[in-house]
Amino acid sequence: MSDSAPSAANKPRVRFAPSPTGYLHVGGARTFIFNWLYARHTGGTLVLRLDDTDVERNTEASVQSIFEGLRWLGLGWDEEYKQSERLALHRQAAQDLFAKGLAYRDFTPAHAEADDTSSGQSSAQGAWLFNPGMRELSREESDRRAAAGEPFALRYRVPRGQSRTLRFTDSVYGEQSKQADEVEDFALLRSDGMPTYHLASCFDDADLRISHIIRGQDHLTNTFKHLLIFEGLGAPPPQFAHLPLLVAPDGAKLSKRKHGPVVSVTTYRDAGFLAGAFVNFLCLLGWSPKNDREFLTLDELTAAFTLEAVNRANAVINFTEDDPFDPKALWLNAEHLRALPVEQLSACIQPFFEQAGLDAPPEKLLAVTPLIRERIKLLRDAVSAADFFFVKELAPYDPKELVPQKGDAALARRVLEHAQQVLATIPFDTDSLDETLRAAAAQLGLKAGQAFQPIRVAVCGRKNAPPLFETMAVLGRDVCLARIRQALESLQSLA
RNA sequence: GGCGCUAUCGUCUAGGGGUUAGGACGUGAGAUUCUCAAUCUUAAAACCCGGGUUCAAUUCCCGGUAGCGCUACCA
Repeated sequence: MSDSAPSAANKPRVRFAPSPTGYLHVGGARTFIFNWLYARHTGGTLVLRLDDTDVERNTEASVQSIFEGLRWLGLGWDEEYKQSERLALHRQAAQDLFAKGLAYRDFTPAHAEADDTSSGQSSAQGAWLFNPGMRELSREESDRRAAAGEPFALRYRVPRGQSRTLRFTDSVYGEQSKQADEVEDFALLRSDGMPTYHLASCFDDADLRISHIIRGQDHLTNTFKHLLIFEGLGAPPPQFAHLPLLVAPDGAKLSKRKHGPVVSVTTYRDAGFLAGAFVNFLCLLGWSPKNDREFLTLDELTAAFTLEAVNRANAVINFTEDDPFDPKALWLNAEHLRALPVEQLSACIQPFFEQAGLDAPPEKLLAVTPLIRERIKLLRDAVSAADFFFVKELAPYDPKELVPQKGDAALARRVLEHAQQVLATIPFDTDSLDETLRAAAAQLGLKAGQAFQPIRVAVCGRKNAPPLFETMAVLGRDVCLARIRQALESLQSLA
């Protein structure tokens, strides 16, 4: 077997392992995307694993929300697992560690002395390392107390007093090391017998033959504990790659509680982000193709992505109370919107009209789409940009809008009356409208801009709208004339 | 407190011992235009501080500071 032959055995296996304690947020989404990109770039496998060992905080709603967010991204994954279904495996692993003497029972009651620094062994005067007496408990006494039904947590017996240094090379952060003496005796099993994240995660990573762990930098220092677990399990540790964190403008780590729905993936979806644009935006946070390109398709991202190009500093998502979306995300979305074929864009917009309660027939929406595609940043913007195409009655507007800057109501009236006349007979296509209305303006001795404003407002119900002739062509003669008639009526009130 | 990580325009970033420190978003100005957009041009805007190494440091090293993370029977 030559080593150039691609075999499944040496292809990377990566995993995304969210815990269902809340909705999928942007940080989690980026971790998922980077894992996906790495898997696709290398021809590897992406595992989705629900790390649901915290029974207290898990909710079914979170599970649904995570899948909802992931499905929207549209990237997919190759294998799927649930830690809660692997409980027996985790307990056995804990038992094995205990049997090997690598773990011990800690009978200290849970939450006993969280803030009492005088109890518990400390390094120098630093952090808590383990509860006194428990590490040294004899096997006999430990067994006796356990048999008597006394609750206990199972802790890893971190090697101490050996001046041992724990080391690993992170694909992003480089050489990492820490003294084993500084690592606390972390829990493997809770007193209710449930495995902790550390144990379940490491066991599953080993068992599922994960080759690369790509996750948030908040786990960087946990990795030393994980190294110990892999060692105890007799499994070679995978390659680690930690990602810089996504933070709020105030520098704080994004939190569902503090920042609310602005960090939820579904918020982006509901506002009308294209999944591809969202992915593109997230990739640019903490990673760069290093060639000044920012607009990238999924294929381009896949081709360009490497862990070496991930940077180390946290990235701020620039949202505010007024605007939940980073301006760059908005810009990128607008770019992706414009890159879409009209048919596709039109189809993407459709649901937003339905949601707004507007009847937008697909053929008509298809005709409208090119008129608004350069005027919207979010899909939902299409509704406010184009609603007047689909309403029967224009929303009431201030008749003063009909009057151009350098003009009066009389001028507006003249323009509209003249338009009414000429529009009655000409063919209603863009070119004819263009020709006719420009001629009309000239005839009235007006500049185009001056002459078109009353018509635009009459027809669209607002000053800012898509190009006039195209708009009128889509609306059709009857609607245009009816709206001009109404405008003339409302002009009365100004006299 | 202890341990760890990080530090380039407002934000995302490129770069790297000698550069006019580059790009993008956003912001200002102008052009174009039937309005608004889009587009084009253009302007303002950054190497955290202090030491060291060096002919030369924003870049390398050390220290400081700041921010973040971990320090749970959360993940």
